[in-house]
Amino acid sequence: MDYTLILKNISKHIQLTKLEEQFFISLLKEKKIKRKQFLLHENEVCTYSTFVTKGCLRGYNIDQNGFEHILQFAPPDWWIADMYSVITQKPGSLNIDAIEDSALFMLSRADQEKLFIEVPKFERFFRILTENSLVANRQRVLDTMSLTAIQRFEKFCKQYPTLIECIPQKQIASYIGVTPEFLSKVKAEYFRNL
Amino acid sequence: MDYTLILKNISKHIQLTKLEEQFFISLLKEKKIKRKQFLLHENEVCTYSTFVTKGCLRGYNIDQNGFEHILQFAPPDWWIADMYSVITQKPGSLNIDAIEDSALFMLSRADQEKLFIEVPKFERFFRILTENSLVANRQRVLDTMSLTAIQRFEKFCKQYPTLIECIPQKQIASYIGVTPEFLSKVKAEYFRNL
DNA sequence: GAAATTTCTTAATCTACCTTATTGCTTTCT
DNA sequence: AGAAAGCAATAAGGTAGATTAAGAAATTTC
Repeated sequence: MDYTLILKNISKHIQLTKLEEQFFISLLKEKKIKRKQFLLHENEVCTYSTFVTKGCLRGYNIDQNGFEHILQFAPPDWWIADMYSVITQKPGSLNIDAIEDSALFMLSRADQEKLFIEVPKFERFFRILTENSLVANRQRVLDTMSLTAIQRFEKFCKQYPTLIECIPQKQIASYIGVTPEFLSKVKAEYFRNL
Repeated sequence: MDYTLILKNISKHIQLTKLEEQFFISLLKEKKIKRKQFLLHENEVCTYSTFVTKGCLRGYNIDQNGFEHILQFAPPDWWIADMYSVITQKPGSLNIDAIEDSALFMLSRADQEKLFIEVPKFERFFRILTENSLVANRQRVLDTMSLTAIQRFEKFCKQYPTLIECIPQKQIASYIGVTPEFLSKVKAEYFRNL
């Protein structure tokens, strides 16, 4: 098992002793899932925080008209969970599935609480992770209010250059909040005017 | 000075000893500001987290066309800050001003770090605060993607019944992401069809 | 308490984006 | 390899919401 990526991810914000590393690793469950397989269905309670080491996941909601809205992509080195459900331990509305065959580490809520008690530094780690996530989400709220579809598309391409190569364009459309038809149209206009 | 509200706010998530309470209180700076006064201008570094005890603040961005987009209202019992700027200690783009004459407690980033070291429980407190804020923000992203203007308006009224009485309708429009003219129109249609 | 400013409403015109449908292309399944 | 499914592009017609403008109501200011 290769723990280098996840340990590097953690060392971005806190420094662990060898012993603490060992303890942390002992709490992780490894999992591999195939493309299109689900990690979490809506109406389930989300009991795990998941770290991606290979492949790519997506988290999305389905609205009352049956349309998907992607809230998050999780390529390698990213964490994903239904935060609402994790916090409240109530059934959530997020679906998480795999865009590609993926390799994951999973940390249960119970083990995470254990971790907070044994190694309080992790309290800090997840606080910082959540803060960064909040900042990104606020910016996304702002972008949907102040940018046009094509501007959001450009921004997405700059922000996630590795993603545009592995995910279908209709899912980018779903993330930036437009129909695939419209994205295709404005993209064509955009490149015509270059 | 009345610390009951802020102490009650904190006791929602962590339990403090009398001594810890005293230490926390010693770090707070009290501030009163008048309606329309600014607490933070864009391009400034935000060095304080602010807790509102009276009145109401608002946090908003101004886009390239000069339009305001309100990201957050902060009535009594709420915290507000430019999280991006606080984390990075770089100039942010958020403006914070007072909708009404307001009373505040301010906690500097430096004192907050001190607090984390002296009373690690606060690490947990602010993690939980940030988690809740993240959940709310994700829901907002989803709402702007899947609900119509009138549905977002209805939801806002249900969610913040105390706010609708003290803030002008055009600011609600700015928060839910439509022009005041359009909100006025759909509201009229809505009540006509009841 | 009158003047000035801000806010709300209504209405006409305009546009960004949606819906539905068709076609060709690529990927996946058996 | 062939069938089936998924994906991208294009186009015509439709709708939610923006823009502009102007008058009425409410609030603030002096």
